[in-house]
Formats: sequence, structure tokens, C-alpha cells
Amino acid sequence: MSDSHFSISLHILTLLDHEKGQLLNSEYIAGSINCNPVLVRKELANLRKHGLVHSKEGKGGGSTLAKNPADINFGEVYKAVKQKSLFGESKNEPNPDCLVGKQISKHLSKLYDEAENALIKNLSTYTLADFSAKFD
Amino acid sequence: MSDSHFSISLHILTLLDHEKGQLLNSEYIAGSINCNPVLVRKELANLRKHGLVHSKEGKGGGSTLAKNPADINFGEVYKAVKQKSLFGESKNEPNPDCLVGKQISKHLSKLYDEAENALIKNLSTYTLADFSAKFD
DNA sequence: TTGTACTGTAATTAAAAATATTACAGTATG
DNA sequence: CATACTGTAATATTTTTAATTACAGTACAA
Repeated sequence: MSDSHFSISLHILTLLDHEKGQLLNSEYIAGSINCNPVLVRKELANLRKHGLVHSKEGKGGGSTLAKNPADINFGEVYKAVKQKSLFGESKNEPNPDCLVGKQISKHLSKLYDEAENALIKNLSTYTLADFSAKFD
Repeated sequence: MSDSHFSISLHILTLLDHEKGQLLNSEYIAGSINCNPVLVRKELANLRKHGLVHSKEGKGGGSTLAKNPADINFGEVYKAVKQKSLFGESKNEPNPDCLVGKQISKHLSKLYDEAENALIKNLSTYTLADFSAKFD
């Protein structure tokens, strides 16, 4: 993060929940998000890989939820979607000849991991069902 | 985030703590981080604005901590450094004609705010002094 | 009082990352 | 067999991030 993967995935899941039972195609979903259908299909591929959605190919195809919305919590969605560190570390290697530079990556990673766990713990208290229920 | 502002700020603060008493100039700091000195000066400008460091202009100038490292917690550093949402939201406006699209930004913002608060709460348990002590 | 070594900051350029677009093979449906 | 999808790769565009250049302002010290 913070690209918009998490937001897009939550948007997709919310839509699938709201139109439950139906197969929604990538163009329809992209129309709601206002983004490119290929981006949606990529995002769906990832959600599928993590067992959150199911897709059907061919004419009349599309996607649906693969689990009960009450059983999808946002901590697991976060983990499914995440593809890089929450906090970017400087893309260049810090100076190995400097006492601080030499060790900081290791210490920052540990700090970030713990902070991220706190974040995930919080996200895990929400389910898709809770979230969906807020839309009226 | 997740640009590297937070990482760079923590690196700067750690260095200033480790070489306490001295004025460190932006070139020296940049050498440890392995980035451009101007980037360091911009980051210092922000830390200064938030009362975390003090800088001295002119020959022999540089920066020092403005507070005791035990009184600098990483929650406040995070808040000082943060300049955009933890999670990017799709840069296009979602479709206002869609029930989900119309309301999702509001609901996501609330969700993200609460998750971010959990993150900050965790970060607030660490001080610069604690962190610095890990370097040997 | 002048040269030197810094900061502060703006403007520009370059590099990297995110997203959109195009394209098309594969698959299910009728 | 025509149609309407998915899956995915390749490319192009846009946006964001970071580096670079430039220079005025400030402090020190000879």
C-alpha cells in the first residue's frame, strides 16, 4: 500500500455482497468504481487466489462471493491484498559504514511489523457483512 | 504514505539522537540515508515545524533534537510526518449513480480512520529513546 | 569585510510506480 | 458458430516520488 488495492478490493466485495446471487462482470464493477475493467479483473484474480470470490468464464460469466459475508473479515482481506510494506523504506540502501544506517532497516521492519499487526487486529473486528449493512 | 517520509524522519531522528549535542548537516544525514540532501532538508523543515528538531543556519550549522528522546514517541512522529491517507482511495470518483459507489468513500474513510488510530496507538508506545537504544 | 559553509526553498528534470489501454486467446452459452 | 464474457500479457500514459540544479540568506572565522 498505499496504492488503491485495498479500497478497490473492498469496493468489489461490497458490490458482490449487495448484488448477492448474481454474477457481476468486470465492466459493471469497473463502472461503479470508475476504473478500468482490466484492473478489476486483476484484483478479482487476487481475491480468487485467496478464496474470497469465485469467477465464471464465458458468456454470462462474472464473479460472486465465495464465502458468507459474515465470515469475511477485513483483516484477512488486508492480508490477501497487501503486496508491499505499509511504510515505504527509502529505496536506496542506507550507508553500511554508518552505525545507524547499517542497522536501521532491520529495526524499522520490526517496528512496522508490530504496528501493522495492530492495524490488522483492528481491521479484523469488521466483517463484510457489518460494512455492507451501512449502505442504505 | 507509503512514500518514505516516515522512514526518513525516523532515520534522521535516530541519527540526531546518536550524535547528540552535535549539529548534523544535511549532507552528512543524507550520506547515512543515501538520498539527496535537499530531501533531508525538506524533511527537517517538517520536523522543525512540529517542534521535533531545531536547525541552525550558516557555516557550521545543522540540526539537533529539540526534545528529549524519551519524550518523542513515534505516534506523534507519525502524525507530524503523515501527509496523506494511509490507504489510497481510487483516484477517480466512484459512480454516484450506484448505491455502493455513492457512499463508499464515506464508509471507507471512517474505517481507515479507526484502523489508523489503532496504528498510531501502537506507534505511541515507542519512544525515540527506546528505538535508539537498539543500535549497538 | 570577505570567503566559506551551511540552510531554506523553488523550479526543473528524471526515475519509478500506478493505472489505463489495447489486444487476443480461451471458455461458456444459446 | 456467433456472442459475451474471463485471463493475461504487452504497451502506453499518467501520476507520484525523488534527484538535481540553482540561488538567496545567514553565520562564522580569518
